Amino acid sequence: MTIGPLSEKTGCHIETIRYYERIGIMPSPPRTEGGHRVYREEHLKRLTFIRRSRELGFTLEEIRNLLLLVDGDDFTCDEVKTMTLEHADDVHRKIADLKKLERVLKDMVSQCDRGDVPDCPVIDALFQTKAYPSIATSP
Amino acid sequence: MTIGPLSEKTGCHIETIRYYERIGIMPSPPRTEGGHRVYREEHLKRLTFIRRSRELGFTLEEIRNLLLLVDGDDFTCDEVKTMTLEHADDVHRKIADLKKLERVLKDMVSQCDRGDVPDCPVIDALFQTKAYPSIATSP
DNA sequence: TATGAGACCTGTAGTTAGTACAGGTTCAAG
DNA sequence: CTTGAACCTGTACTAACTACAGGTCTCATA
Repeated sequence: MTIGPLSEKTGCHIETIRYYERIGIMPSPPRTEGGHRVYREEHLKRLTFIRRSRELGFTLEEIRNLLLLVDGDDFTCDEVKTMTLEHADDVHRKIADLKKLERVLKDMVSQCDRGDVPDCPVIDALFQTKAYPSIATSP
Repeated sequence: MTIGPLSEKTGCHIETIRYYERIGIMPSPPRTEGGHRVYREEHLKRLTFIRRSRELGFTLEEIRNLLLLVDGDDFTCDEVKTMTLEHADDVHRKIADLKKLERVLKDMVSQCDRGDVPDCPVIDALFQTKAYPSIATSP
């Protein structure tokens, strides 16, 4: 299987696959005489794993660690569980932050029902230093 | 006021202020003989606006547009309202996505209560292509 | 066997919103 | 006048890719 089919099967862009190889989370596959990459089932499995983990919001660094565990195949379920729980906590915090944010935005908007008056409560609010409790914007 | 005090008052790193100047969302302030930047009240207001908008998750591009409206001072409340609502929608979608994510992560974890068995349901799940409905991970 | 389209290759630069230096200059207090 | 803090410019780095440019390989068809 060349890189094109692998890309199709995983939904991962060709450039991204090459990128993953460059940063070392995908192994360098064997090549044809002419230098084209040739992949096998194991590559498909690994890329699926990476892709799926990315979808679940794991960083490449976290995935690198997960793969170390998998590759070492002496990992314990506990280690993986811990990582996943930490990640779930992150997600939880992010949700909380975004909810606060949504609240503030909606509050601001709810103040402006004056049509096309040039005096805008949203803009006014943005010029205020501390109109609302400060919000930690997660990356 | 030099850049240090401005930084303290706004909570914006010095480097970030210079960065904002470089990309043109803060104006180049006058300088001392020796080249140090000298700011006035108007700069403080503008930077506060930028900072506050960032906290609310507006991108610099969106802030650039907000500032165009403010600078033109012929903006209508409606334009601002529209932008803010669009942004609020974004935030809303992001929350929905993250909630799905959290659910999947928790589900995965809930399957693994087997202590330190090397066979891990989380890892298994990650190797599955479509174990769960696909999730749009927002940036 | 020749050919040509399409798939592939490498390498570099750009994206966002900053942060982190190195190495040099200026300012202000004593 | 000295000295240490604050400031300056310029460059490189971060994450996780994406988007080329310019060249090469493959393989089905004529």
